[in-house]
Amino acid sequence: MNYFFLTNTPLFHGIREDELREMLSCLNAREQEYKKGEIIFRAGDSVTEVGLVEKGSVNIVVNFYWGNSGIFGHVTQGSVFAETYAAIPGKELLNDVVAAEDCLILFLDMRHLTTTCSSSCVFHQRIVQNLLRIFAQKNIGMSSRMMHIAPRSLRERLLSYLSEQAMEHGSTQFTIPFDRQQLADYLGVDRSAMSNELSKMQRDGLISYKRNEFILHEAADAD
Amino acid sequence: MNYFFLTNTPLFHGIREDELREMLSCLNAREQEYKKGEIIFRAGDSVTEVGLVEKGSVNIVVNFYWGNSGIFGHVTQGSVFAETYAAIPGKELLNDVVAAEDCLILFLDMRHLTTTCSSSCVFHQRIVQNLLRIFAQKNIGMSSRMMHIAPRSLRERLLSYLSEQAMEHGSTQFTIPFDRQQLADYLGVDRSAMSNELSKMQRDGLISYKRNEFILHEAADAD
DNA sequence: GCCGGTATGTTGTTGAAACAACAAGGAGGG
DNA sequence: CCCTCCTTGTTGTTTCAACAACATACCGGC
Repeated sequence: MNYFFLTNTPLFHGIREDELREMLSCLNAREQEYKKGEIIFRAGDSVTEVGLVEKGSVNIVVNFYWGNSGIFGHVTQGSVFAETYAAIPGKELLNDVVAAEDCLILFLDMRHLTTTCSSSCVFHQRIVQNLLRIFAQKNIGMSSRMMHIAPRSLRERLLSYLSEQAMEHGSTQFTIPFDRQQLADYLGVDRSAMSNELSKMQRDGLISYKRNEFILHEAADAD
Repeated sequence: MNYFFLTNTPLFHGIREDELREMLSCLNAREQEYKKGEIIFRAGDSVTEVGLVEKGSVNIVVNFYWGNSGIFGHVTQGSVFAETYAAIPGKELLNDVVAAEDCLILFLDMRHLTTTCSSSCVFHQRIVQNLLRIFAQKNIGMSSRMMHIAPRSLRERLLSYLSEQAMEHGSTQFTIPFDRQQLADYLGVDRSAMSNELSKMQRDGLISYKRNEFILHEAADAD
C-alpha cells in the first residue's frame, strides 16, 4: 500500500505516514483491483464503505428507467466516492460506480472512520475534519452549478457564472478554467449558441473577453 | 432556550435534553434575534459558526454582479445554514443570508462542534454523525435535482423525475409532493408548458395521472 | 514558414418551450 | 347553494436556443 500517496489525499491530509499505517489496520481497510468496465457499486446497493481511488479513475453512471444511461461524474486518483451514501446508513445508491480504467480502490468503513477508537482518537478528529471539508466542497460545487443552471436564459446563466467568477477572483477581470465546450457542458447549453450569446453580450457592452480572459463592465443602470 | 425543540432538530437528533444542556455551554452557543429583512451573513464573510433556525425562517440570497438578486434557498425552523462554509475555514460566503421573517438564530462554532472536548466526547461523535448526514442529504437532494434538470427536453425532465419517484416509492403508482407550480420550479420549466407536456405524455400512453397521483406505464420498448 | 488539427466564432433554419390569455375544474366560506 | 379563489389544463403566438454548417483563429509539429 502506498502510504505516502495516501497522506497527500484530501481524506488523509495532515496525517503522517506512520500514523496512517497505524490507523489503517484499525480501520478495516481493504484494497481491491478492478478492470476497466467492472462495476464497483451498483444502484440499489446499500453501502457502508467509502471508496478511495488509489490508481486509475471511476465513473458515476446514472441509469434512466427507460434504458439509456449517462456519465454523471468522474472520480480521479486521490478522491473518494460513495461517501454520501455511506454517511446515511441504509440509504441505497442511485447510481452505478464503474471503473473508467483499470484501477485500485481502497475501501474504508464509514463507521470506523467517524467513530473514535481507543488507540487513535486524535487522528479520527483529523479525518472527521477532512471528511466534513470534502462534503462541504462538493456541496459548494454543486450549489454553484445549480445556481448557474437555474435561470432559463442563456444570457442569465452566463451572467450568473461570470458574476461568481468575478466574486471568487475578487476582481472584474479574471480567467476562467474552462474552454468553451466545457463551459457549455457545465451550464447545460449548446456551445455554438453560447459563443453567439457571448458575442452579443460583448456587443451590448456587458463584458469583454478574449478567449478565457473576461472583464465585466459596469451595469449601465439597467432596469 | 428551548432544549426540547433542539433535541428534535436534525443536528441534535439523538441527544437527550440534559445532555444537550451540558453541551451547549461547552459549545460557546449564542442566540440572536433578527427582524425580517435583516442580514444575518453577508457574501464575502468568513464564517466559523453554523446558524440553526430556532424560530422563523431565513432566505439564501444570491447577488449578481449587475445588481439583481434572487432567492436561492429557504431555511426553515430546525434546519441549519452556512454549515458548508463553516466547514471550510477561510472560505468566504458567496450568498447573503437574510431573515425571511422575524427569527431567532442559534449560532454554534463549527470547531467546537467537531472537536472533542474533555467533558462530552461521546456527544461530539453523535453531532459529527448528524452533521455528516445533513451534508449527505443535502448532497443527495442536489444531485437528484441536477440529474432531473440535466436533460434538455421537457419530456425527459419529467420522465427523469417521475421515474425517480417511482423508484423511491417502489411502485409505478405514487403521489408526488409538489403541486404543478412547484414541480415546474423544481424542474426549471414553465408551468403551463409542463402541464401541456404532461397531457401529451398521457395521450402517448406513457403515463396516467390525476392531480398529484401518477402511474407510469411500461415503456412500449421504444428503441 | 507551412500544414493539420483543434478551438472558437458566425450565420441561418427549425423546433420546442416560454409566454399570454383564457377555460375548466375543485375547494372553501358565507 | 352560490360565489370566489386557486389550481390545473388548453390553445395560439412568439421568442430563443439547439442544431447544422461553415469561417476564422490558434497551436503544435515538421
